[in-house]
Amino acid sequence: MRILLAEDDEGLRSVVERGLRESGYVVDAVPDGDQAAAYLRLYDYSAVVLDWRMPKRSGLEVLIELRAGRMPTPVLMLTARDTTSDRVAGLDAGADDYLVKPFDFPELLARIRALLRRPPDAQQPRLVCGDLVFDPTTRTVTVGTTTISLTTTELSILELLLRRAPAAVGRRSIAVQVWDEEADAVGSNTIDVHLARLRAKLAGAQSRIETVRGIGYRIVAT
Amino acid sequence: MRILLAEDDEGLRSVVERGLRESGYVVDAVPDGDQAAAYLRLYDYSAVVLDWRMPKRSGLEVLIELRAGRMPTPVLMLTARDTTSDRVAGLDAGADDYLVKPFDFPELLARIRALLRRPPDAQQPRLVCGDLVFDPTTRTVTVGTTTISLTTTELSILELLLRRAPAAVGRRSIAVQVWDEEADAVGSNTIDVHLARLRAKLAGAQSRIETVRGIGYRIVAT
DNA sequence: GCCGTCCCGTCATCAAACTGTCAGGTTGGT
DNA sequence: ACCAACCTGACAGTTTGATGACGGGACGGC
Repeated sequence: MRILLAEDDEGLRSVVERGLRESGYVVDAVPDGDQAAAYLRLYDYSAVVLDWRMPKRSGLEVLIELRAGRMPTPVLMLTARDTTSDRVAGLDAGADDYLVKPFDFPELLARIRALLRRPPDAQQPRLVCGDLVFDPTTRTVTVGTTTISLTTTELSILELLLRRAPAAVGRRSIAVQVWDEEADAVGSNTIDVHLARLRAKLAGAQSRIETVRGIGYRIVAT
Repeated sequence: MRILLAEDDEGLRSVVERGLRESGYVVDAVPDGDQAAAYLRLYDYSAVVLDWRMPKRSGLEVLIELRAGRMPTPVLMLTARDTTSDRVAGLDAGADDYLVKPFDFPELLARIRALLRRPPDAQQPRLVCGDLVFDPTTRTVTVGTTTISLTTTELSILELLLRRAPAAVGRRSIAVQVWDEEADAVGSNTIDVHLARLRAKLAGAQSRIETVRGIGYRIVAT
């Protein structure tokens, strides 16, 4: 169990570092964001504790870079102020938990244990199928490096397919999810048309929307 | 992405409902626990936001009932007071997250997005015979690594054979399973033909459909 | 307010898949 | 050898899905 601790306040850092060591973890402690990023590129950590405010690079920047590299490593953010906008930004960037200073060390320890307990795939925030990536936080779809622009309806259908994958999704389910109340009034082939448009836009991707005759659709990697 | 919102305070409910809608979710908003339970039985939600205190049935009761039905739908509880005994009860009952009132709407949004990021951990049993595997959730049949595409009728028959295996299944049973009401009107050799087609598609598998002369069919591993 | 653009739902048409029936061959029991 | 049960390839009707085109409505820029 190797843990990276990034915290600029030297006093706090040494206290936490010693505490974690005594709890049996291997700890790398760094004082700023640049070093944190450097260590993250170098080693594979079981968990990361990131201070929000740090010299050179903020914890948030480090976190975003980490997630951009598709690393699912659990991240615990430390924040000085407890404003909701901070929390939101942190959670959206892919933080798994946050702790407001000042905190009791036992609580930090408990939260780290909680993060390490979580199943590994519970931390993957993106929906992936082949080289097709859907990021729920930004609601964008990328194939490889290129971003694809989808309409609201298309996005809604694609998201449903991805969440249910690899199961087939019934036309009825699609209607209910996308058109809500008016699900019954959906024209006979409206869904077909949207699926055709989606397929056209996803033409270059290494994933395909299969038709399950009489049932609905399913998305699969190719 | 369809979300159920159960909250008795009308002001809060409408605010949250509108906010969620603007974020692109399809929202069903209900004012009490009974209606929440009713909607949960009716629709398949991506996430549920449950107020703790509600008329007729508390959020906790709704949650317990939901989990009793083995539904893995992520649940976010709203609680008025932040007492640890409340938290424990809620989390024990299977809530995935909780939020203490009063809260800022952006934070609620962020937490819902976090919940939706989690992969559903539902795991249904699969039917196996030899190297032939039928997965009911995806409606797919695989032999070894290759996937076989079956029509609805074929799948229906195969499923019946697998469920009854290693017993033989009468023609009458097959007729009832596949054609239900019109079971009597099934032509004399319609079933034969479908079995022939099934056998053809299952040719490479290490399982075989045997004929029990005068009775029906049985599937066995070879 | 006017215009262009984008998006959506419907229609008509086309293509493909699925199903039931039949005819003729095969098998197995007696 | 005979008969009933069963197998299988072919075929045509029907259902289901795919796709290009069209018109209306929403939205934003001017």
